[in-house]
Amino acid sequence: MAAERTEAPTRLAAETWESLFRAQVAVMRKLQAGKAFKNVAINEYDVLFTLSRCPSGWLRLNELNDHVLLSQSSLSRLVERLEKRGLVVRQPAPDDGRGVLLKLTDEGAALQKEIGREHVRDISSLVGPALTAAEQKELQRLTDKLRNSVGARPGK
Amino acid sequence: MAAERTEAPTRLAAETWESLFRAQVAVMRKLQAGKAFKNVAINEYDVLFTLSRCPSGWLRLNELNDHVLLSQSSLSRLVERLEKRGLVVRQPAPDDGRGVLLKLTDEGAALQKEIGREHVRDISSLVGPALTAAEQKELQRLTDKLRNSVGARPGK
DNA sequence: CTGCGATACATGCAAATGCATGAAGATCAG
DNA sequence: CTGATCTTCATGCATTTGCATGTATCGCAG
Repeated sequence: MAAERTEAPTRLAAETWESLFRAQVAVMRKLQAGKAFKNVAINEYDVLFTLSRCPSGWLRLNELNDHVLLSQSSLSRLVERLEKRGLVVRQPAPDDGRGVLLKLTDEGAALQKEIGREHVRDISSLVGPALTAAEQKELQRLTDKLRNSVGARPGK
Repeated sequence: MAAERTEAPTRLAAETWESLFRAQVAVMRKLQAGKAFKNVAINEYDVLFTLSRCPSGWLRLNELNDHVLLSQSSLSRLVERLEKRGLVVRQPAPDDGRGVLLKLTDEGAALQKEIGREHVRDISSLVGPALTAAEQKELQRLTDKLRNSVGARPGK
């Protein structure tokens, strides 16, 4: 019947998301327990990591916000804390008086590298044994595709 | 050189996790904005949902905790709030004096269904257009495999 | 049975988060 | 140029979260 043709895809999408979400929870739970995040919260590391990947070194606060699962106000205060700890520096954006640019300090970059190494080891020990190299590549392709599609969408 | 043979798999695992995590963030960001979560936080819904899937209806608090990305104390208080709102009921576990069993009330079950419908629609509109049915199935298979492997692991 | 360590859940308290709002700059129609 | 509106970031305040700890129960060695 007609209902089936519209129900089934919906159900499949929901189950797919459920699986993706649970896998993320399971992995994240293990990662958070690792000693890599003893002194730096996961969201804080995420900011340091994102800054470390930024070619120019400087990144707008609002661009950072797209990347991280945090409200704008929470990110504002998170960055404030990182600045107090001497891990990042703020600078008014030259071309936009409202904007704020962020950059890692040397200390922040060093800390990111150190935690990053530990973090990558933990990830590898979780993901490596779970999936073959080919499966990992395929998983990467699919999640990239999903993210691009969702990100590109106008959003509500 | 030898280094490459050990570096490459580590790098692949890290990139795979990165992609998975970012996709989760991107989708979650959209879902949270949906009106489905105007009155019930995502973690609260997750608890209601998990209870709704439980065959016996009753679930131990500690089992619930494995499923959700929350500390034990936070879950304890979250459940306390749900109970105050009349969405769940607590009961001492019959076979273990320390344990607490949880069950949805009729009102809780009804609310879960209502939010769930909305939620599933949102998911479908995000995931559906992003991946073909075959890709969704494959993504589901890979994330299930990852979760099973990670969950089965003794943990640190 | 007794005592010791482990497990399950609750609670005090400090820290982090989100919502609503505010302030300041940008953008644009007229 | 001017005023209305939007964007960007910061801040007050209530809620939520996590860590450390407390209490009660369980399981087990002796």
